[in-house]
Amino acid sequence: MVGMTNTDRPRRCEPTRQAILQAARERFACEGYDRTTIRAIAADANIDPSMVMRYFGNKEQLFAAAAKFDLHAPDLSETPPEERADRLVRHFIRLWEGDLADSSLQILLRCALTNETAAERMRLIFAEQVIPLVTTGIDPDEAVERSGLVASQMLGLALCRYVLRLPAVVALDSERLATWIAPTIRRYLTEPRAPIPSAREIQAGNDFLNGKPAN
Amino acid sequence: MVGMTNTDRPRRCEPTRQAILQAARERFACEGYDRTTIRAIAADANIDPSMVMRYFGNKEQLFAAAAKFDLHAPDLSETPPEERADRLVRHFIRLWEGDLADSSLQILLRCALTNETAAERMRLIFAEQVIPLVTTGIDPDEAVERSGLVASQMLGLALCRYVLRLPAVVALDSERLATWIAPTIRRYLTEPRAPIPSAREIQAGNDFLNGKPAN
DNA sequence: GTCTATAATTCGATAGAC
DNA sequence: GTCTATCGAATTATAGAC
Repeated sequence: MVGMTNTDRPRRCEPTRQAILQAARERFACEGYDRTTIRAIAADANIDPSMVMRYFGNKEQLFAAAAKFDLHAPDLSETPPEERADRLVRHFIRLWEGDLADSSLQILLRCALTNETAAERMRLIFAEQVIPLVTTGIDPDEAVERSGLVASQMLGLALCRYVLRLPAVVALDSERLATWIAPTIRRYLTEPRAPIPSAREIQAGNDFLNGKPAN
Repeated sequence: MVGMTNTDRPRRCEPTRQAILQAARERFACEGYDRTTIRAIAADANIDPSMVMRYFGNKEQLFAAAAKFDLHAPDLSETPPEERADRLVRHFIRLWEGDLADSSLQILLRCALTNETAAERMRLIFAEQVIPLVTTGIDPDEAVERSGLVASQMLGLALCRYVLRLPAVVALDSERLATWIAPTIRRYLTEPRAPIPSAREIQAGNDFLNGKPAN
């Protein structure tokens, strides 16, 4: 065809590429990085293992491609402050088990503990997506501290419910879960910060940590 | 010697055994199960890899021996109810970074995501040590639900601070951390449970999860 | 583009000398 | 009790035929 060159086509091999990616995501999500083999991915995608190498170079690059993640952070600037925590919690649950759910978060969380690429990406997501999201309407100087607290509760929930699958945490229905968690997040977002502890209080805390009885 | 038989001695090989165990603990704690090799453990312990096999049979049994864990759960029955959450949080922080700290918790948390033995042990610890601990002074019917919530915050904190090492969570000193987290735990322990959601509320929750706008 | 064959490592586990 | 030597299996990655 006139004007139809090879460089025009939008990658005819795209379906194969997507099949590999989807198989890789499922494997990485439920088996972690190390136990996932290129052979198994290829078998799932019904292709030859060498094709995976051809498309993605090596296992690490395949993982990097499979672990893309978007929080789909909602814009909270129009949300009344007293509702922000609730929206945040429900948005997060929706990311895991609602219509926005895919295996991306599962991949990151399960692999971040044994793969440095995943851990680094987790920190990047925290810095680029979580902190800006939480910052809406609060003092930027406090945003990092508050974001960290929010992350500790949110990721802990994800860990217990979706990865470790602790029966006690799995048993709660999502509505009840949101009702429990939202006030925690609200406090982390809005509660005035405690004053910087005095030297004496810090000492008392260290003493406790080291098993010394209080006076 | 008279009366001195072979069966009397308390295992002369105990030092070697302990050296292997300590090396294994460090490796499992910071590299996870799969990436830890028996060869590396043996090198750390300055012995031959085959000795590891001789002492512990195989890698899985070595892991089981290295992942023993005791929460050292305090007795809260004498503690006034309003102080229990605070004691719980401080005890937990002490387990990670105080005088009670060792690598046991780090091993469990890092390996539980990719090794079924570790995951199962985590659930066992939750059932045998966390739930009884939290049950002190609260309705046993509610203990499981409340324990799950407590675990979600405690393990989330551990995940972000000690394993993922999110800078925002690492930056907080332990006293300040306890001040932030304790009220959350107190609420999970004592706040009256929400009523069972009505069918309409559950429907509204599901709609939200699936992206339908509220009316 | 796809597949076969295989190189190059690495690891868990075993056998046996000392 | 300790070490040498090695097996057998699995893995990533590459080279090259079709």
